[in-house]
Amino acid sequence: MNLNTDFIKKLRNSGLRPTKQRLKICEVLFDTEKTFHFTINDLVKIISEKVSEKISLATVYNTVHAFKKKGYLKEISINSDKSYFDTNTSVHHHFYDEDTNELIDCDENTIDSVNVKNNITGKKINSVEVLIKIASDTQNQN
Amino acid sequence: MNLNTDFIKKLRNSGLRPTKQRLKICEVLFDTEKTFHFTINDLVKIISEKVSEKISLATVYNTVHAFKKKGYLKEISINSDKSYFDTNTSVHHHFYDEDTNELIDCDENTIDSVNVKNNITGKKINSVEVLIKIASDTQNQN
DNA sequence: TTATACATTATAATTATTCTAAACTATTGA
DNA sequence: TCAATAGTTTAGAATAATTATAATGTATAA
Repeated sequence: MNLNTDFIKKLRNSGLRPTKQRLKICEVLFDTEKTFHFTINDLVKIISEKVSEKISLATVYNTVHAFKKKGYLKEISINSDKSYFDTNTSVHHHFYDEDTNELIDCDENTIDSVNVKNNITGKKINSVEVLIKIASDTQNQN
Repeated sequence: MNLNTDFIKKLRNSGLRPTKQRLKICEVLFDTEKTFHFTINDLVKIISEKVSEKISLATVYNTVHAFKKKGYLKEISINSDKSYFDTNTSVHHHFYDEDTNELIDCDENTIDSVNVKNNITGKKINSVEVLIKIASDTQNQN
């Protein structure tokens, strides 16, 4: 099966036409064996390195947000000043390294499933995620 | 005991002189029986309502950040576009209502303590917090 | 293949936050 | 008590991230 076909399917599914620029964005986002975390700025930088072509910020924002809306990407907020996206869209937990501002996926056996014993009435639970803030052992935390 | 004395202590502790403006900010932040969540914008609005005096944004930002640094306030990031602060500085979990963008504290018996079974080597855990995203039961989630 | 609806892009607008520098005030110590 | 000083407040400028705009370009359906 062709990766390109998959990219086109993802785009169509997100209500987007498969254009040259969007396919390039897909290449970077989905043509990796590993999932990864990025900010829009990271992504623009990666694109301009991998692909010898400049894609405008607006296009990257639009495409990423369409994918997010459709569930092909996930947004993670940790820092007020940066917005991270995650190509791993499953419900999962994270380590956040306060020294390096790095976001790291927990593997499945880091945390047992979290049991929420009561909920706000009239509401349903969409997700339950844990954030573990870590820092270097030798230096003191802020 | 005088509340004002407590405010002055908090300010001094945070390396700030107790000025008129800062004491007003303290009144709003710490002179409530309940803890609460706010954005800087909320806070400025509350101040201008409660206190018949306008305090500049810069002062509010500076003071809030000094308190955060000292641990009298806690920052919580959920939305990339807003930065929430919490006057409840203990490690605790939250509901986040995706319909209303409201942040709600979990009470202690909502979630059993989360056991982190492995950690990144050379790092120590600073906090483990759970975020439960909820939405109206009748309508579909985005 | 052509009309049309959607895309891309550079740039402008917006928003949250931080910086700046001039006017002001709490504090210290004479 | 009262200046000198060190820290504060403030409006407005600067910055940074994101979103909107509008002119030009391109994929698609008939």
